[in-house]
Amino acid sequence: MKLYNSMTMQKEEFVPLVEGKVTMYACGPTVYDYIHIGNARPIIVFDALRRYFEYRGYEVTFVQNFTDIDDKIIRRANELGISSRELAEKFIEEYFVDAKGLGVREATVHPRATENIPQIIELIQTLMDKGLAYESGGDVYFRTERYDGYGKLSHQSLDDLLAGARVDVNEIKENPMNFALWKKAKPGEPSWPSPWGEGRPGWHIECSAMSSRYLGKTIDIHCGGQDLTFPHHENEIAQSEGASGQTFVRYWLHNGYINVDNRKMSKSLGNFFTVRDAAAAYGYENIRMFMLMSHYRSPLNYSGEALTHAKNALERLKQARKNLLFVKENGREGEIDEAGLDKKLEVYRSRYIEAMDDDFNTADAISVIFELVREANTLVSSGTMARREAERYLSLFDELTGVLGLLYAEKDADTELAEEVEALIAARQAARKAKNWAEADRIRDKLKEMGIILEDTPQGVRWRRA
RNA sequence: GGCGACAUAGCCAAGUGGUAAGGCAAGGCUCUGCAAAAGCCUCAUUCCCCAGUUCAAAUCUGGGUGUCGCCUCCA
Repeated sequence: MKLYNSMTMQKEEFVPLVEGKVTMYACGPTVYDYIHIGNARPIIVFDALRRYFEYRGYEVTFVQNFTDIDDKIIRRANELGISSRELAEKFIEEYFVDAKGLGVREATVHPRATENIPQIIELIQTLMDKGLAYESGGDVYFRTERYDGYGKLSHQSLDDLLAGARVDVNEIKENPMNFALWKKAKPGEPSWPSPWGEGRPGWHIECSAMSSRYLGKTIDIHCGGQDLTFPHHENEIAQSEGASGQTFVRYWLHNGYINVDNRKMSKSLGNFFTVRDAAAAYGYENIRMFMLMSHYRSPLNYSGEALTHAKNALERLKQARKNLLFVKENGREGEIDEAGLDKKLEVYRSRYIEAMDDDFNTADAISVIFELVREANTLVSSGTMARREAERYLSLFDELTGVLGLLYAEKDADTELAEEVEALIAARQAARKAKNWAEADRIRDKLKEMGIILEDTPQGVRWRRA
């Protein structure tokens, strides 16, 4: 399995630190608002990557944090007249609503910055002891010029970074590129006691502290959006490696942006759409399909049209699954050539794995699923497919779509309507038998108004939601 | 100024040396009481442009053009 490592800027064979196990850390959201579509990309993509590792037999420990204390949270909480903690709690809950909707499994651990203050303070102290950090007026800063690997992830020298720096000149900092590890509390702000006085952690230090606490000093994979490469991930490396003297992360994975009209979707540009709103308009599972239909490192343009395409594509998969399910239950009895079918299905499986092994190419993998679907549909429509055959195709279909977490919203409460629908279908069948086409069509239209579409097949009448 | 990414059909999107996957949309046909679903057929002699390497290039090299991103909080 090959993965593109942002550190080396090339695809590398993935070899975990401990055989059979994978440790992954993903930078999670700052919980001051609903997540937007741009935030959803890494959440979906790396959830799918985690599932794929498990599919390939790895035991995965996946950590995703919540940044539950920072400037934006404090400001927002003040605007709303509630505490930072209340605000964070609310949006952590809302995060899980969206994540669940998107078919994203909970991480092994979801640590929060505010629950790791002792670990953060200890790490800062270690950096101070090593001369890599200094206290100044109640703040603590990291000395970037004392860590000679600074810039290795973003492939920039400290001088180059300085030359382009747009950071405000800060009297307190020894060097403009230095960044805060600990921020002195202003009046009324939430704070924690520390050797440097009351304050709160800077943003970058929490990930270093939590990654180390839950996954160890060296982890296999650290992932996140491309915009975190600098400064966030660069700073994490400086903190973690500066403190431990060991490699922090073995594979850095960064997903591409979601664009709107070819511009990066971001809060500052104001061109963002929340997952909540997009889901209301297009459905959660179609958002997931949309994300996985392209390669995770490519930029991806968000539009209603694109979401509709994804919805239609997913609809084809859903329909194919129903077709197979129907044949599995209603098809002809009889023996099939199991060995021959094994061989045929194995070709699809191996092509799928080959695509996924090549830097997690979900777009290519999905195209393999569509080819499987075409073959299955052809057999279904020929009317010769045996129950056992349908069962085998269905099993592989579920296996391959399951790895990507597609089609998860399928089994909803169709049963509520079922009785009423079945009764109307029976009435329509009677009308059809009597060749009372007007009445038959009237019932069909009535069902259509209820959002039910009928399909007359040689094996009987089937219905589905529109 | 430094660093980086991308450019493939009407749209989306794979493909990194061997003669253009897949999806959406569109048109035709088959099946059907009518539909729906499904299948079949059609839909890029060509991959931003120019030059080069090669038996062979969308893929490699050089040079252009265009778009975007990071260097400030951002997934």
